[in-house]
Amino acid sequence: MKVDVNVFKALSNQTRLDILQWLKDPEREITSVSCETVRFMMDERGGICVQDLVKKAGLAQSTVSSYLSMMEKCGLLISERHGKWTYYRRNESEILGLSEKIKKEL
Amino acid sequence: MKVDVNVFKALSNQTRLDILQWLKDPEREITSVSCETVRFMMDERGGICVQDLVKKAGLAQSTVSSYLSMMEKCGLLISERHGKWTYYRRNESEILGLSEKIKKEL
DNA sequence: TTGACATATCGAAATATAACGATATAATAG
DNA sequence: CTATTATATCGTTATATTTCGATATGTCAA
Repeated sequence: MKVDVNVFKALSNQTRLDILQWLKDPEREITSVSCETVRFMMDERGGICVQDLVKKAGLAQSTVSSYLSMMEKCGLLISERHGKWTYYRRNESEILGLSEKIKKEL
Repeated sequence: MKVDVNVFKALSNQTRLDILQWLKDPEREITSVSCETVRFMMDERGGICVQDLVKKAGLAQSTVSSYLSMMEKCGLLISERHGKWTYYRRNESEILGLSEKIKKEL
């Protein structure tokens, strides 16, 4: 399988790169009530809701939402909706796969 | 060390991604006299001159030249000038390093 | 030194991305 | 059902990238 340019497009923006980092350790990076909620709701998978990422990023809600959707579309993130909230978390296997692809095919 | 967004910017373009692929096996991809020259001159390191990449890419010389310079600046390529020609080749250790960085830090 | 060729750089026009506010959609609480 | 809250989508404007042609720089051969 060829390396997909869209993954690199998603990664070619500092905020989106930051989001990926923040999602690595949500408990450290995000300190809000909804983080508690998510830990309960998503069975320790560590997702973060859009609001929390909006606060952290300091950009408009619409901007962050479309960033997240774009990162999900190219496989970097996984989203799960629970009631009003959409929780986003890293797609670790996809990220590891990217590392492998770069080593083998780039 | 943090992951640098500029490497992803360099990779977020299909032509630049292609160039990286072509440079993987110059003898297969590029069939021109200057390829012979480079093999002799660069001691089997397999660089390709700008002209050959211009032909292959089908874009203006100025476009390809600036792509190459950009990819060199962010560490993906190495250039070496021999007379009139500038030969570009992959910076394999940097590319491997990127793969590692993604696995560990992204 | 001059001419020819390879590459690099510059300036401009077309296209894409970034980012916003407004609005639409979805879900819950009352 | 309605108001409220969370997220997604749309339309717009500012900025960045793409790509070109023209030109500058560097190198070699005559």
